[in-house]
Amino acid sequence: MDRMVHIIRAMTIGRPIEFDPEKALDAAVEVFWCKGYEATSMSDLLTAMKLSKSSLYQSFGSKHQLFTRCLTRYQERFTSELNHGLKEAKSGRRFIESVFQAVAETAQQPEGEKGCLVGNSASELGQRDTVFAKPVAQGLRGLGEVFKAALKRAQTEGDVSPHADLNALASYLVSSMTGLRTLIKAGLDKRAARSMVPLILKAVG
Amino acid sequence: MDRMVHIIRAMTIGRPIEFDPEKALDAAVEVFWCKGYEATSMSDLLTAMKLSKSSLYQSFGSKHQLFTRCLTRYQERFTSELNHGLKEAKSGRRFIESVFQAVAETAQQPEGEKGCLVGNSASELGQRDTVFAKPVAQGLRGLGEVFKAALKRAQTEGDVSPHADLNALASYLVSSMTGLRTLIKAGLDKRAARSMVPLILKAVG
DNA sequence: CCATATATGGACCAATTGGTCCATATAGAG
DNA sequence: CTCTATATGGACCAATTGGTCCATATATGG
Repeated sequence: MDRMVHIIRAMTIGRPIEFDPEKALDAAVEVFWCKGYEATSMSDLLTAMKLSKSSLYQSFGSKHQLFTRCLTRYQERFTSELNHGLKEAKSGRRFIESVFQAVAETAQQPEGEKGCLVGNSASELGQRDTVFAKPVAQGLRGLGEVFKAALKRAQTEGDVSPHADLNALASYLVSSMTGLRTLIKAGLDKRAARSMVPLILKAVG
Repeated sequence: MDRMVHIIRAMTIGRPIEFDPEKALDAAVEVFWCKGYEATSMSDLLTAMKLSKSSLYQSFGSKHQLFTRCLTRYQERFTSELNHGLKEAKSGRRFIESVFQAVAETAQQPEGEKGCLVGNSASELGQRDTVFAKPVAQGLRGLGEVFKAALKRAQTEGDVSPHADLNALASYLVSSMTGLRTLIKAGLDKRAARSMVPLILKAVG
């Protein structure tokens, strides 16, 4: 039998998968998001993803690989949602404001306790492991790009100076977002969180 | 023998300690700072602190307790250093600026990779464990108080509006610090880090 | 119905985890 | 020198870690 045919057949025949890989991945995202990389055990993942060890290792390779897939999945979801929000927004500036306001509202709520998976991972893993560093950096860059797009739009709408350094501003917003979500994760109260939003926005113009 | 006398004697006689507890604690701080709580094993600590398991458990109780002591020690060092810097500074505003500038300079340097132990812990442990939440919150509060003092001084010096909400501003600066250090930990380049400082300062006035 | 090829459950693994315990070392007080 | 009280080294521990492997289940193509 021809090798190519063999490979194609190999993907179609055999016992079919019994779980939804996307759902399973989402469950894994949730666990890593809540507990962080190190504190999450394979046993935690097995329970949350509701599949057997064999299936997990067969489908996702290792904890390491699963985590990086979770990171990119989280980031894709996150940024696509933001991009959608930007399209719908009345103005670039208003979009940025609303994003931070929405985050501030998560203070003292279950959702707020989780922080941001990308930010959490940046903090936990830093650049210690190059394999992790790449998707983390990519996640931060992705968020920065959304902000940059919003800033560009705000620039055309006259809310941001045409001389502003958009890259610096975008990084600043990513940093502000990371900081705010970290403080909220640590228990910052809602009043304080809300009061920070206008201060953060000052730099935008 | 009287119980009180017994207790007092118990502190003075017996085989004397062979290591410097402060040095050992500093070594532990360093490890937790670099690796985070979960990723640090007792074995890592034993090596870094250069003492036997018995001595470690005898003197510090458990990983848990050791960590909280490290957190408070780190925070005390950190804030006392900052307070000293504030005293020496030409102005409150200049002090704040210099703190952020100094942090920006750690970008792409070994020191920058570590981030901030308090911020790292806030991100890693959140409020999951109440025992950890307290010292973490205390660490963040301590940093906020330093900033608040600087802002108060800046207010008397005319650099900050007398109507400004100093608590909100202080929280904002803590958040900005946390965010900046996290991005630096994730590998932000020095140029970008530097360019963020004036943006952060805009909110101060 | 049989062959093929994958999915799954669960036994199994060495290594490591945080932590305990005991025998021994070693100082000061009397 | 002896007694007391602490320090230390290291054996030991159960539990958990991430990961492998194999026997079995189950679908499709022929």
